[in-house]
Amino acid sequence: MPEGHTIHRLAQRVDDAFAGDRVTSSSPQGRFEEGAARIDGLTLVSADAWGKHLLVRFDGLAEQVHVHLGLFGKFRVRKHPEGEVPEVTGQVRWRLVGPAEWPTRTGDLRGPTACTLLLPDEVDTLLSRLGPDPLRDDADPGRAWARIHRSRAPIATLLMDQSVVAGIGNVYRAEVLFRGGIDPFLPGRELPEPFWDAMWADLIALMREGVRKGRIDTVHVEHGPDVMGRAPRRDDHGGEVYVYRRDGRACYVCGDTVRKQELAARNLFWCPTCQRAGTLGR
DNA sequence: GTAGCATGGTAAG
DNA sequence: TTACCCTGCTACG
Repeated sequence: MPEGHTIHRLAQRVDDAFAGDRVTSSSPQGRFEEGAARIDGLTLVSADAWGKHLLVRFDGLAEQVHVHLGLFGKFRVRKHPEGEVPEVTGQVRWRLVGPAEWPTRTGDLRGPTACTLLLPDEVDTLLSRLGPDPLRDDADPGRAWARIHRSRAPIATLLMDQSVVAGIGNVYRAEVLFRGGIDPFLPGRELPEPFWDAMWADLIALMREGVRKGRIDTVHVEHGPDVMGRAPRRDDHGGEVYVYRRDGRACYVCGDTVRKQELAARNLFWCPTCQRAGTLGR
């Protein structure tokens, strides 16, 4: 389930499990053999998340490991009884094993889009392509606003563009637009700035909750004070999202049918009644 | 069993 | 815009 919250949670887990420890590093599947071998025996310094990208540093190595999970990737960090390391099952691109003392930790990376070593300038290039990440304290939402403010592209397209905002995926996009009552097709340049400010604040709240819980639940996250002036009612339907993949079913708030449409090769979900351009600023 | 789809992104055309 | 890469789940037969 890799949107930004997954990667931030993962960075924390990798940090907790391995930071400061000498690790064994291998590529059982073979496609990261050379890189894994260079890391083998080094001390893991830290793991950091930038949007959907994970960067891992090792002591004495200029390069950082760059991991991107893509749509299917998984990075499982586990604890085992002292000295016990489970056999590799299936395709594991990169395996990390911590010291033998209890509990022995392992990390298994499967199916990533990217797992490579990046030189410092390559890391700079990667990070320079990313917009502000709502989960990072150093993020500047003004950078995203500058892009949105002068774009004719639909706000729904802009939110998925990692160079505008880093870390948002299809679920958070649909949900934050719903919670803001914003028509997904509204051109970025027509979005009033206070709405962007409120949307950014809501993204921080939603994604922090995602990191805490390890899953996306947008229904049970409190709206900020007067978020865009039209916070939807909380519902007691037990659902965890308002519109994502709920097409054809009744909107929890107004009862209208949730819709789905392909936009830039991704499915977009929204409620045509709760999210109308004409209701902006209501 | 297996087709189809998915919370992502890139490269080619 | 399309093809493609990666895995795992569901729906359907």
